[in-house]
Amino acid sequence: MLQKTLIVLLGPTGVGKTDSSLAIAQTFGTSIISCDSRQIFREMHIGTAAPEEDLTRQIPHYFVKTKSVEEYYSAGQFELDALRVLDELFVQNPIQLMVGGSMLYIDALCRGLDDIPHTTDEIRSLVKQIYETEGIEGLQRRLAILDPVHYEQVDRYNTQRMLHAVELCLQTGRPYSDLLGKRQTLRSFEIVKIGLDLPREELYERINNRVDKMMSQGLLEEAKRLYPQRHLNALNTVGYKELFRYFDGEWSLDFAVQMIKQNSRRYAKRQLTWFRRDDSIRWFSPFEIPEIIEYIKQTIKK
RNA sequence: GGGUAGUUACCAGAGUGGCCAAAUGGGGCAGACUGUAACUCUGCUGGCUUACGCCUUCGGUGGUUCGAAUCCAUCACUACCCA
Repeated sequence: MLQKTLIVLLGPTGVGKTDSSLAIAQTFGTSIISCDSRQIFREMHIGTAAPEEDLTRQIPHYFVKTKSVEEYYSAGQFELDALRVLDELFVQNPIQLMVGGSMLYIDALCRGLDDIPHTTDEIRSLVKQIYETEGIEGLQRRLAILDPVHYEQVDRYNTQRMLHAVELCLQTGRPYSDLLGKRQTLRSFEIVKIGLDLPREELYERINNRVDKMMSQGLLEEAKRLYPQRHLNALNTVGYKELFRYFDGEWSLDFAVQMIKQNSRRYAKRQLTWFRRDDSIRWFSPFEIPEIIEYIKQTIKK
């Protein structure tokens, strides 16, 4: 009997994860658990390079286009949802496959996140108001009192992290840092991480080309449809936010497309930085599918 | 053929005798990141060095000067204008 094992296929955007996933899924007879914070939204197909229907018909995909951009979703939610799905899937097949590049989502599933409560809209808008009236200093002052421990560690000029920390202190009435570091990392399955990467230049070229392809597939129209919802977090996404500025008349279309390419490249870089510190990842070129499959076979524990 | 403006680091572009390895922006590189993370933030970016520091740069060459990216001469190239 094989040990339950989750294969995690990860890598920067545009490296070819989706293309590679088919062969691996077929070899091991698995479905695909997508680990992509944006492909999960059904209104965003072209811009997120979501798997095409001919692929999803062949292989069942989870967490692809299951939510609306209007819905709230998060890494924490993904951890719970994906663990539940995995539990079911492992009954049929001890080998399962997760594919995606959302770093925090991958870590959420593989390592677990601490149990942190939801912040209410009231708290959120309250803290936001502090920020708007008092600036980042206002948040810094609050956090220094509410959670001196966290205050020492956070990047105090990172607005998002400061907002979140203050929100949680107010929400729970406890220091945010009290909630952290409690995660239990035990998983009932083994994890085999496969990283796909290419020489930087090649990767960037693929990203550039893919953006052109998206445009020819109708990204502009897709973005136009979503323009009224631009304020939603789901739409704070490369490929859309740049086109919104074109619609606003701030940028030319050409420039917006250039910026999509650039921001995609930067995103890829950030992904690689994140992945690089994970020693458990075994790296391959996307052209080494047979080698990857061989490696997985050897690594899976009997 | 004549005139004018220009040639600065990967790119754009400031600097017009010492405080200049050279502002600023872009690009790039590196890093951080426990929940709206395709987000958000930070550092570096001539070479060598952990650092002090040392070395080589501002179109080429030759000068002036204690000292030049900055002044002079000359050559080359670029742009525009006149012929």
